[in-house]
Amino acid sequence: MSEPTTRHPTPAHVTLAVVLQVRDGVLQALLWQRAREPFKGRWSLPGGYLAERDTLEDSIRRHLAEKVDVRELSHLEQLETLSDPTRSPREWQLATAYLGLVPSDIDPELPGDTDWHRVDDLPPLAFDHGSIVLAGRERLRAKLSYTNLGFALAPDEFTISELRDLYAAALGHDVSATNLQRVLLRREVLEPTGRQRASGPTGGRPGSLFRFRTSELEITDQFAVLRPPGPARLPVA
Amino acid sequence: MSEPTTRHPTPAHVTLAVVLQVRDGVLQALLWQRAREPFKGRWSLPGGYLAERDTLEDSIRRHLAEKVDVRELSHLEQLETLSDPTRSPREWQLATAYLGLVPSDIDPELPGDTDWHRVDDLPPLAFDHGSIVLAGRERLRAKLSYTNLGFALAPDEFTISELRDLYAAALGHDVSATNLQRVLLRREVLEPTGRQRASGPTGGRPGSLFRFRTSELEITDQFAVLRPPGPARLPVA
DNA sequence: AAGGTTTGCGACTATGGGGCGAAAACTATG
DNA sequence: CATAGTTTTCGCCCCATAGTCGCAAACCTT
Repeated sequence: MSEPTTRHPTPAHVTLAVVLQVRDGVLQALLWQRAREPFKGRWSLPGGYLAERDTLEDSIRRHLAEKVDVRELSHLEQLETLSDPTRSPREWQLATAYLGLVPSDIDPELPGDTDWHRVDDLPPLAFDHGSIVLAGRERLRAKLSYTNLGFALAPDEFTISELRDLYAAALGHDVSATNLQRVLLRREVLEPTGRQRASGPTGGRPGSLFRFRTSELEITDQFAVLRPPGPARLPVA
Repeated sequence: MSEPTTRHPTPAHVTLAVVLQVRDGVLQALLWQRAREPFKGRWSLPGGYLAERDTLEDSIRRHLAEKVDVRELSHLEQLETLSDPTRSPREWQLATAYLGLVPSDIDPELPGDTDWHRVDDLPPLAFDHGSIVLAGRERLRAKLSYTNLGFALAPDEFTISELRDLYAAALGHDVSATNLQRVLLRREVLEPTGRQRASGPTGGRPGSLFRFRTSELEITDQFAVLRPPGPARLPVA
């Protein structure tokens, strides 16, 4: 395992990102239209070749920077590494896929070959990118349930109704605002800001504003089902 | 993204596996003692370079076959790909780590340089292998809670007490046999075989034997916390 | 038959989540 | 200024899941 690289054939390595955002109340992915063969003209995930001295995360950040302002990414995590030898028709190429998230209040400037597409209604994608997008969506859905990952989809401040719409778009089904508030408050994921949103155009009671306590990913430990013996997590306080 | 490999420098790529088994009531990992520099003499994870036309999973299976009978692996899944440019002192090397599991009733033949080590009491490991082992253990612990992954730690048939000991060893804390049985039966993960184990050397009531319904990984959907509207999963029947 | 040991299981409790409807807080309109 | 319409908030009740406890059952040995 200590031999120099030259003794072993090495595959090309690219990084790809599934960048998701709730736009117009719908979960959308950032795609880019290929200018060259193979798959010329097809939509595909942003990314590119790994450069020397870059970690995979450096690499995907660098490539994404050509499409969007990377500082607007609220979350980035590795999804999986794909290695089917036939996944690229031209070369032996591995791909490490990342999941990136953008808060819903951001509208990044995009180059002409890049645009958002509804995840529920994707065009045919290049390579195996279609399945990668779905893997990213599944990861998002799962983590919304048992982590505080919602922070990565939401603006700094929001009402419960607004947050409900974000969750509903990402999860793909209706979400009860009552439940959402109770669950996230009990888990101490959300906290009230004390302020209120001015009421909307159709009137109605103005909603209180909340924020996520932290923008670091935290796992709700309640999900360790076969718990260690002892008292529960959050005493009645 | 369509250029031939030669236009881009490519890193060496190795696959590694954290192979875990409950042995002597304790979670242990399969390690191998390096014969050469770097890290000569240190314990490290089994694995090796990726060969052409191999997927990553092919690769790790092939390398593991040199250490154990791969047919005895009850589960194998990708963990993560490590890319710190300094993770290997000699070359630019990426590593894709896998988690492998072996049922507790198996005692594979091992080559002389290979042995089991308690995960709670590991020697210093080569490269970043120490953190990889811990990542593997964390993945196992999480999935034991919300999937049927226990099948990969257990023999074909077992009593609840035996299964409890396996869970306790993997989870690192006591587990209630009553709870374990109720939870896994309700989830329809376990089923009774109808048979019984002869009672042990110290006497006592003989335990009924159970088996896992399937050896395919299944996720308990109960863990989608913000559920879609509608009735619960398993009606009283 | 008696005592020791382990498993099986029912009863009770605690906790977290879902559903529903009434009350509250606003706007717009007359 | 009252009334109607809209949206948010919140309390209440129910249910599903799981953690705890203790006794009964089933087996052994002596």
